[in-house]
Amino acid sequence: MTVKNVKFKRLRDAHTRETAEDYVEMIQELVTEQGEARLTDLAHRFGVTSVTVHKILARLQRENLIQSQPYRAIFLTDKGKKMALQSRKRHEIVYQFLRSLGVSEKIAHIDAEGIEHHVSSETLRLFEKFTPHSTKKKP
Amino acid sequence: MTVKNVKFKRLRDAHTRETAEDYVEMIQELVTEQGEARLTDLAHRFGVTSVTVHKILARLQRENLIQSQPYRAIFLTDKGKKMALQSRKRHEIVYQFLRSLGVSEKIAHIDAEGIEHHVSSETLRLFEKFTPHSTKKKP
DNA sequence: TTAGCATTTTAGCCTTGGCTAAATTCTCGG
DNA sequence: CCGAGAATTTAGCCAAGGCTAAAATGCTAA
Repeated sequence: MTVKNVKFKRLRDAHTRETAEDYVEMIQELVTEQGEARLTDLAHRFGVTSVTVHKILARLQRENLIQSQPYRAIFLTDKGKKMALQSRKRHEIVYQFLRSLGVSEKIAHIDAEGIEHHVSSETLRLFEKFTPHSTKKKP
Repeated sequence: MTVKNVKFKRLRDAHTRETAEDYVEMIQELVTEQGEARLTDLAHRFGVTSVTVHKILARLQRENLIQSQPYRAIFLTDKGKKMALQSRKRHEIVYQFLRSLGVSEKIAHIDAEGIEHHVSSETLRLFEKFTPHSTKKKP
């Protein structure tokens, strides 16, 4: 590998960034829903063991995205909140765009989760542009 | 984790399947371009070391996707060719769809690579449906 | 209050996909 | 034909994200 490939180095971190985004998004969701996010809730939602969640949370804390005391609930730091907000926005844009194409709710949810980490801001803007947004909420 | 979560087990393999798809796609491309795919070419294209490629190729061979003799070029098995074809198709559909939205060539290439592994067949069909295909090739 | 269940943490294992260093094999020009 | 440089392979390291088993802690109902 020559110096030219420094730009590719980021690719390696892509997966861990996705994990971080998924987790902060879910933590925010849980905090909104139930006031706090517990490790066990995360394990259930992601379908992995609590041990796996524990290790990922250790990394997120190391990266200053979450904050928590031993045996206590998990909360987002400001940095974590910022990431969660951006993530949720992207997710929502992708989801609504897919829905507007006619993708079913269930599949749109699944695909949006997969796609959201891989759309550039250019593409995202175009997704938004081509999503007819209803001015009314459903009754 | 209860029995209920067996269905989630597949998610864990998602990343390795993506890698496999990227590699068979690239190998097919190289074979088309130059008659054979060499380990070094793959390393250059993916921006990783030859050692990394070597390990990934060992796995792909274990999974019967590629076939090669030591120190020799790499070729796809029938199974590998099938996967490469499907991958390329999906890639092309996503790419053309993004282009039709107005995404620039460069970004469409990057985003298509990220997105292609995460679109269901339902979404893919709708991408196709909403891509106006030109009946003429460029002159 | 405390016993027992639930939750969290720790220890230790695995695979994937990164890396460097070094050994091996191939290939081509002289 | 052979030696040097290129390509490939092997050995050994690391982090991430999976797992089970078991220990530590928290919490609640009797």
